[in-house]
Parts: sequence; C-alpha cells; structure tokens
Amino acid sequence: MGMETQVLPARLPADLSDGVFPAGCPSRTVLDHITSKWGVLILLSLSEGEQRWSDLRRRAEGISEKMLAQTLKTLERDGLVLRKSQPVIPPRVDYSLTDRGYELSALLIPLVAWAYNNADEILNGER
Amino acid sequence: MGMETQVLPARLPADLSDGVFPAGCPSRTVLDHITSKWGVLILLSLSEGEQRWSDLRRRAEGISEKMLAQTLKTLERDGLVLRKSQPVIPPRVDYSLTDRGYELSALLIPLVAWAYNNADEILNGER
DNA sequence: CCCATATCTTACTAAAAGGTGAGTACCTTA
DNA sequence: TAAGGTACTCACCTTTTAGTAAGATATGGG
Repeated sequence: MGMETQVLPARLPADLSDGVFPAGCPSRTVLDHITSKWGVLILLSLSEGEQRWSDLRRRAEGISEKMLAQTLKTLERDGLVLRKSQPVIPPRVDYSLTDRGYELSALLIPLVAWAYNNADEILNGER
Repeated sequence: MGMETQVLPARLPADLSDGVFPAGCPSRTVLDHITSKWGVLILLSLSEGEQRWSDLRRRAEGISEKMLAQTLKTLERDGLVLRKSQPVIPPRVDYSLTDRGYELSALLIPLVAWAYNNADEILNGER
C-alpha cells in the first residue's frame, strides 16, 4: 500500500457540477479538515509509515505542540489517523494512517508534488 | 481539456520524503493558496468553463464579494486564472482557467469527489 | 433626475487560528 | 540531587482571516 498508481476522474461527480457545493454541505467541512495547512503535512508525513509524536513534530517543521495535538485529534476523529498509545514511562504513542487515510493521502500526494514542482514558477509570476 | 484521465504517483518526490517540507519552503505558500477554502471552490467552478463574476458568486455559495475578489486576485497572480474584462457598461468580466489552472483542477477534482463521497461517513464517525 | 446593472473597493468589526510558556507524570541517566 | 526525555494540556494573548455594509463607477432606460 502506497506503492500503486491510480487512475482518476477529471470531472466532478454529476451532482456537484451544477451549483457546486451548497453552503452547509458536509463535504465542505471535510474538505476544510483535509486541506488544512497542518492536516496536509501530517497526512503526508504519515503516508511514509507509522510515526511518533516527536517524529511528526520534527517532520512537519514549524508546527507547535498545540497545533500538532489539535490536528491529530481532528484527523483521528475523522477516521484518517490511528493512535496507538502504550502505557509506559516515558509515554510512547504511535500514529499511523487508517485505510481511509491512505486512500486520501494517495490523492494528496500528486497535489503536493505538483505544488512542489510548480512553486517557483508560480511565485515568480512566470507563465 | 478536462476530459482525460490521469495516472498519478502514489509517493512523494524523493526530495520531499525525508524531512517533509522545510518551514520557509515556497511550496507551502502555493499549497496554502490552492487549498484555501474558497480557492478550491473557485478552481472547481471554473473547471466547468469560463464564468463571470456573478456566476462565481452564485456557484461558490456563501462567498462574500470581498473574498471572491481576494481569491480571484491570488489565483490570477499565481497564473491559475485568466481575467478578461470588456470595457462596457455595465462591466463584463470573464474568468477562466489557464493551462496551469486546468492542470491543477485535474488534481483537485478527485480530492473533492472523494471528500464528497466520504463526507457523511467521516462526520458520523463510521469506520 | 434617478434608478438599475455589474464589478469591484474600502473601513470596520467579529471570529478563527495560532504562538508562548507553564505545568503534569514518572522513570532513567549523570 | 538534579536534569532530561516523552506526550501531552491549559490559559492567555496576538495575529490572521473573514464577514458586513457601504460606496465608487459609468451608462442607458423610464
């Protein structure tokens, strides 16, 4: 898992393509969670495999502990991230993606890769 | 354009897969632009073809004029959206995606479709 | 003369997001 | 004895983001 390639639709589902999203639509909430600044970074980081709190802190460079905790909680509640804590001292907690989280990260990766590849041109105003 | 399917990588580019993004990385800025709440909706709406200001206002339900203006400006500066204004009264301005914008929307569409399809399960806490 | 139209801009305010620093618990190492 | 590691939470404050409401514009129609 994480190794395959995917074939993806280039159009929106039919029921979205007219008025686009209604304002109170649940998918807007979900979209906000999964496209949040730190959410994306955590999901991407975890797409490389299980990681501990301190790993994530380091890899999502610049994140504060508060935001890390908050983001992980949201992702866990959404069933995208799995939290396994061992009752040892010092504490040990491992975070990983659920199946649903992997599904999502597979869609996020091309997006992020594209942003990475196009960032300089975009910000320098090059056509 | 907009009709093809694409084959996408399931892993991050090699130079991203270690420390994930450095904090000041330009791709973070770009990512913030393209994953912004209203940015996504505008890009999706325009993926269906050229539209006027008032169309976009209606289709991105809930957006204020202020945010519409601001979002369009950012997307235009980033070379994702093209603005064609005709000097008539009342004014007429058509917005459309650039080639780069289409490239991006092709990546956004599967993500949004996924969010749409999974929203209820996610928010109801169903596995 | 005044209103409607379409595309914005601006000033003010409210809400959301995020940073900082402290505190907790307990064991290990120096 | 003291410091350090690990994974947090909490309270407080600042910064950023977004909403609201008003105004600018220029013209044709009643």
